[in-house]
Amino acid sequence: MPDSPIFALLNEIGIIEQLARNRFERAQQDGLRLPQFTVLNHLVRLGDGRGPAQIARAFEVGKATMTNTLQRLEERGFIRLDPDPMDARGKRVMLTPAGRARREEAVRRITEDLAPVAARMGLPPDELLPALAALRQALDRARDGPTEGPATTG
Amino acid sequence: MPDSPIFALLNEIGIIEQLARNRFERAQQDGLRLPQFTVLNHLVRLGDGRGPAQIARAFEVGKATMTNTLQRLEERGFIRLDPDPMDARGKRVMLTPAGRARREEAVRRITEDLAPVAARMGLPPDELLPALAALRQALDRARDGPTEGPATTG
DNA sequence: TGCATATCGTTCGATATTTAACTATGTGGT
DNA sequence: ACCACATAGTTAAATATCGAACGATATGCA
Repeated sequence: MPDSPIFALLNEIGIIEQLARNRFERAQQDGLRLPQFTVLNHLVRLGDGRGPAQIARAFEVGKATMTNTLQRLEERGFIRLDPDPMDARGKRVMLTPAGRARREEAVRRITEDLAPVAARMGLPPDELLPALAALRQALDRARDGPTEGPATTG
Repeated sequence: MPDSPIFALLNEIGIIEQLARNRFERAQQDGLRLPQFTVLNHLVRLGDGRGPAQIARAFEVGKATMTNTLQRLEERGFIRLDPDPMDARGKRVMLTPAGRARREEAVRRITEDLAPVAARMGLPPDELLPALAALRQALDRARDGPTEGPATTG
């Protein structure tokens, strides 16, 4: 296919990402999108109270992207955006009980949906994960730009 | 509670896809987007003359998405959309010399850009690729619902 | 021949993303 | 205190994606 192994690898990853994204969004019932879920997941796992900019950096997306996603989550009642008492230009992203519950529901649904996929796959993902983490870190370190607190989604 | 391995795996893949996409698009100079390139790459590797619907199926995207991408490529002069003489409702996607040249240029740029990444990565991608292909096929077969069925392929 | 159905490609509206420009506020150097 | 710069968040335009609906054409079946 492509002209180098790393190229082929990223090609495959791109296809898988697309299939997995479609699967996730079809497994939900109310139009909860993957970006919305990943933010919800982040808040549950690492705690709320952070600002949009900090969350944006954690996901390596722009502030504008996070503004958009947070607006969707707020419309759905899954988060609140409180003013930051320490910084008049900042906000604090607070998870609501509904948001926490929706995250649990989403995890339940996608895990159930992925069970047959995991069964069909010959290899245990445990062996793949470290290798992919190495690739991610290689991409991360080789990127030009501010190197501030890269984090996984959860 | 820890995430399921398949969940964690797809999580990692999502992050890598985003980093790789950003890298590709920053490595280009004229705003050539990843979807535009992948179609160009497809046409070079498998030949032109196919219809938009067939290409859309190959990439597992909707027809509307392909209409959009092909319009961008046509505006840039990288493809032509000829009427299909065999089917009055169809079109044939034809690669132009400029499109072929642009694909070669893109491959050159991204390969160059990825060289240090491949060097930083400890593992040879050759070992990862079959495992990822297996995952992709598992997702692919389970696409139309979690139907139980033996994977009769090799 | 005729009609139901399937496919082809397009348009439309919603969500997501990026870069750029903008406002408001905080920080630091002089 | 003041001013230059940095940071927080928003807005706007461009591209990508999806699902749904649409008109046009093909195909299957009676």
